[in-house]
Amino acid sequence: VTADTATRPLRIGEVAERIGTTPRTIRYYEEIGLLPGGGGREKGKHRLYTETDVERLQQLTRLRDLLGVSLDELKQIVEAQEARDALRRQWHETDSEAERLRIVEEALPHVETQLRLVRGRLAELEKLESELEERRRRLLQRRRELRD
Amino acid sequence: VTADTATRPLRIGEVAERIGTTPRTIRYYEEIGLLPGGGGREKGKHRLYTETDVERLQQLTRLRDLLGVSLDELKQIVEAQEARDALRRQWHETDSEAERLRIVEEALPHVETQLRLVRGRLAELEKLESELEERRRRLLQRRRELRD
DNA sequence: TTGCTCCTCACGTCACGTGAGGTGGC
DNA sequence: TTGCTCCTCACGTCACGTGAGGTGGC
Repeated sequence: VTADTATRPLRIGEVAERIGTTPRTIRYYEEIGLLPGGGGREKGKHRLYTETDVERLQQLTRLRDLLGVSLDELKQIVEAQEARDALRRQWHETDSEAERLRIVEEALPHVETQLRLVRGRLAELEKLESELEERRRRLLQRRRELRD
Repeated sequence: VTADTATRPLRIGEVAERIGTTPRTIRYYEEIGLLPGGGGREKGKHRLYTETDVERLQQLTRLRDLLGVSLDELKQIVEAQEARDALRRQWHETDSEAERLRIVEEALPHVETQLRLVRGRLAELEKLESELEERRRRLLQRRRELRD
């Protein structure tokens, strides 16, 4: 029982604007199979999206931008994510604690891989930022010296 | 009096490997005018690079990767950088304090623009990272609950 | 009914990758 | 002299951008 059934379906332009992309990009992702797309859509008719669709696409574009992965890699990440979701469902369906531990341990590597990617990027950024800070600090110092 | 005259000139493959790129990329940057390139090189002969060349190219590729700018924007950044270098030289050549203050104030906006770009990226990354941390925290929490 | 947004081709573009065929320097 | 790296075209590729010409729904 999500809010999707209650909210108005969105058109591709609205979706694109909300997540900061273009209709062409969304169509392209559908083209290469990154988005499910034309489930029960007649050819030539408008694509319609739910709030859940928007959130999922939002996640995709953020990963693409922040990690700089290719759409092929992104597809693999999506598949890993779906694998984790499947594990989560399994977790809820079992009562065995041994089984649950196995499931959690199977899910952890996926998360850790993502974390490793992000941390690498962050470290590079912090290095650059500190260098720029140093430059600014020196400039402000010079400015102060001029005032005296 | 840099170390360049003392060190052995590098070939394009060595340069590419050291900064983690490819010869093709370096040639392409020369092609579009991002790198000076064929100063006094005869057509068909090998390109040669100094340590200073390597450092400058390193800075370019880092900016490209970390800020995700286009090569056209990168060219503009390079030009801004060169403008700042010129201002620095002017700063050293004058004795007037008023003049020096003007020069410093002219240089600051360039630095601040670069900082703004970097900060934006950093904020996005931190948001993503905290979300991933939260996910990991929840998984570890679950694991602890299983142990009890 | 009028506009606006959507649709499907299909070619263009940016930043290189990838051979093809040939030459340079330790 | 033998290899390895380099050279210059020149076409290929990835992730879309950009019209062209036409249709859908408030």
